[in-house]
Amino acid sequence: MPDTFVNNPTFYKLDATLKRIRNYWQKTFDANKKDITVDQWLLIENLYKHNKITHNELAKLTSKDITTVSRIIELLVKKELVVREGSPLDRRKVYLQLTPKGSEKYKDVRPLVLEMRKTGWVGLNEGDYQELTRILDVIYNNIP
Amino acid sequence: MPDTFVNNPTFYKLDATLKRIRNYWQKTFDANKKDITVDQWLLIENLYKHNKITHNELAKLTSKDITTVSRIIELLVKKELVVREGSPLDRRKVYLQLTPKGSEKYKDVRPLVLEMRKTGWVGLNEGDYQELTRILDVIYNNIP
DNA sequence: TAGCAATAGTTGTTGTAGCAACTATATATT
DNA sequence: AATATATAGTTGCTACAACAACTATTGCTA
Repeated sequence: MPDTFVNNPTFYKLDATLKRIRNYWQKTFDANKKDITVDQWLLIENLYKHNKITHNELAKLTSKDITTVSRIIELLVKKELVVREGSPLDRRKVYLQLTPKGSEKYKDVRPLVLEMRKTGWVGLNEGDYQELTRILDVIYNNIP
Repeated sequence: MPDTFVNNPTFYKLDATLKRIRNYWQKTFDANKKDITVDQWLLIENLYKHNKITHNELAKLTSKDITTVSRIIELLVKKELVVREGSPLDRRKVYLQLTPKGSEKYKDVRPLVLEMRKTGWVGLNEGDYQELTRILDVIYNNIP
């Protein structure tokens, strides 16, 4: 194990990069008056792609705590972008769905997100993407 | 620009990896009764390496908002790990320093951190480290 | 030098992260 | 069927993130 791994704090770099991206996204949302936060967007994106899922499933998809999902959904319900619907088969479960307004929001915001993703990758190629993915996956799976 | 960059959400992976690391660190701190959070550790680590710096400088070093630093320091002061000392030359400035207890905390926790860093890098080599660093740097600098 | 801009830091507020404790419902065991 | 256990979700609490507004200094400039 080379010294690099011990002395060079990758954590800082990951954290700094993520914060920078998050900040950029939020400022872009704000500048375009999308009235939404980054994490609210992440949930909407997943609800669009997986119609009618539960809090738990959404939590797994987004790597969020179920309590956090529950609270963000609360805000999205207040904004009338999401509806909760209890399952008649299992009365513990609550299915989540975008409202028409929620789907519109998704379509409205998505082009911005695509642009921002492109911005991040300027100067990098397909191989870089795969490298990053590979390394992050290894690290992720190394953690007990 | 290959399609990959638009359709594959790197953000999720970065976020998931970072959360996993943070969680692992926190649980390890707790299991070893270090009575400290991950971000409190990050500040202590930087204060150990850069003696007598201001809130602002510490914020830049850690990619944290100065308000966030101010509040975390408040907690560290309460724990008697850090002292604030006003600058006589520029009365707006406040210098931060680890107390002896703070330095002890650093030395006490550091071995755990080294172990955890190693754990993350199992199965990866020096080249992987440099690749990760390079790619994250490019992304970071791409963000306006 | 008076006035204004810049800098350092704090406080208020909203939102996200995660643990613990709780309710309610479903499933398994006997 | 009665009890125990597991699962889905909410609420309370502490901590971090970031913007806005504020105080208190310092530096700049007309």
